Amino acid sequence: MNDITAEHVAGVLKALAHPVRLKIADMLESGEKCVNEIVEAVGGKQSITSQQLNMMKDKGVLSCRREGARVYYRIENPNVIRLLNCVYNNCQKNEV
Amino acid sequence: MNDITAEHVAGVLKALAHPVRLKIADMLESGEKCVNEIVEAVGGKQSITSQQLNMMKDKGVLSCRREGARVYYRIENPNVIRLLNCVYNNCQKNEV
DNA sequence: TTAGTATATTACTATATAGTAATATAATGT
DNA sequence: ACATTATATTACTATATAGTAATATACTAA
Repeated sequence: MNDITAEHVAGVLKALAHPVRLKIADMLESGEKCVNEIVEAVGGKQSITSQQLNMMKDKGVLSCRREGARVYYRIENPNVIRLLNCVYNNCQKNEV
Repeated sequence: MNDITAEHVAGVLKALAHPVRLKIADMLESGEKCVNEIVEAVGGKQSITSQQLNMMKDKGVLSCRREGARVYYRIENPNVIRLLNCVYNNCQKNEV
């Protein structure tokens, strides 16, 4: 694995390597959600969730669109969905 | 995804979410290697590599065995290999 | 037992990340 | 224009992680 790839992939994994961010990615797998829904679902504070969403967007994991007062986030990188599926298929018993 | 699972999976992803650790996991996919080989392959310093190996062992990603003067590390968690394969199959063009 | 090789640990500094609280911005409805 | 809801940003503190340099431990061979 070359350095560029390693840096890049590590960055993406890092964007998912946090319990709340993982939950965010998890819930967005079924489709886009607005910030408010995400905040409630992960049970965190609004500002923290907003920061984490922003971080995930920076890493290319998520993207968003505004619709009126609401901002909807979705998974931008389809490979993230594949990674998550891999997690689901193999890690349900805390095996990963 | 429940909290316990999220914490656990995030911990494992975190163990891989670093360029050098990712390279280590990558090279160990083909089988166990001794520390010296790993240090040379990743081109880092011995002490840093040792610390990273230890961290990955703590997270359950790697395990090791001593054979004489050498210590051989290997991937302990087979799901990590699946995750890496997922990365290979999908992220070769920096798409993840 | 001494020297050399292989690996681990420690103490330290620098940097990054997480979390908190407050405030700012954007849009909507009255 | 104003109040309300939705989201983002900022400044700050606390904690975690990365990296460095030095030293310690474990083993081997002479």
